[in-house]
Amino acid sequence: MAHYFSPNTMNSTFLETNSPQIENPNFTFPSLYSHMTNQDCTYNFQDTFLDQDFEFSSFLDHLLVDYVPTYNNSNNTPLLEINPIMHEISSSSSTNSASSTTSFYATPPSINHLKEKSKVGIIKKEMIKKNERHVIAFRTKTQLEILDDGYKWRKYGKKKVKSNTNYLRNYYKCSIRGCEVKKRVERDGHDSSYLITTYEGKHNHEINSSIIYNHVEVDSEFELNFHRRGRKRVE
DNA sequence: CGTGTTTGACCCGCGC
DNA sequence: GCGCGGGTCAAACACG
Repeated sequence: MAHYFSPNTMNSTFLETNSPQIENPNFTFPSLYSHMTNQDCTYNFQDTFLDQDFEFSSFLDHLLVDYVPTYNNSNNTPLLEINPIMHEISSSSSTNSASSTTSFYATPPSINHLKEKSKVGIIKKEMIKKNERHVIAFRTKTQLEILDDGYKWRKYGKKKVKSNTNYLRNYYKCSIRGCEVKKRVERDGHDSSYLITTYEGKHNHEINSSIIYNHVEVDSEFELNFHRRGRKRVE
């Protein structure tokens, strides 16, 4: 798996992908799929799709593990180093009669390991915070405004932010009751051909599309959230 | 009527 | 302590 340096993303932690959705409308965009039973905080990037046409190998070529800006203490010059939070990438693929599932596992180092590194200025404290909160971002080359990542989301806000005056930032929550995962979606202000999707949190349930495709009964634990509704108009 | 989105108000953490 | 910027709330709105 090749690693690339991507100057446009120097300020953030991104997994960078080219969306194959335009060619393959059945493709489910890989998303942060981090099950609560994964005590080791392994991230599992999973795509699930019924269509078998998609070639996993070609996708791997487009999945870039980005670099993060790290700084030399003495002269503040950036050092180039592979994102230490995502430093172990492996993949696996399984196929059954109903669907094909490909998973990416990115195992972050322990918090203590990160803190040790932060003492010598290799990792910024902000990154440790994000790692503890399970924050990760995708930067995706696509003209689509909504990427199907297999989960059901409820939009709860949008905002013009100062850091990106060209496009609005959209806020979503996972629609499953009791699941607190959020995501933010905005178009890259520096290069509008890219969409930036930031996930925060770990889902405490299976991916929605898996539930549907595998015909697993959705019991009360995974019951669809019925969130607050708008009230009736007050005259 | 049920469900999802819009949008201005509100909240809150952080830097000064 | 205060103001700014970004995140969230929730009534109103939209639409099938």
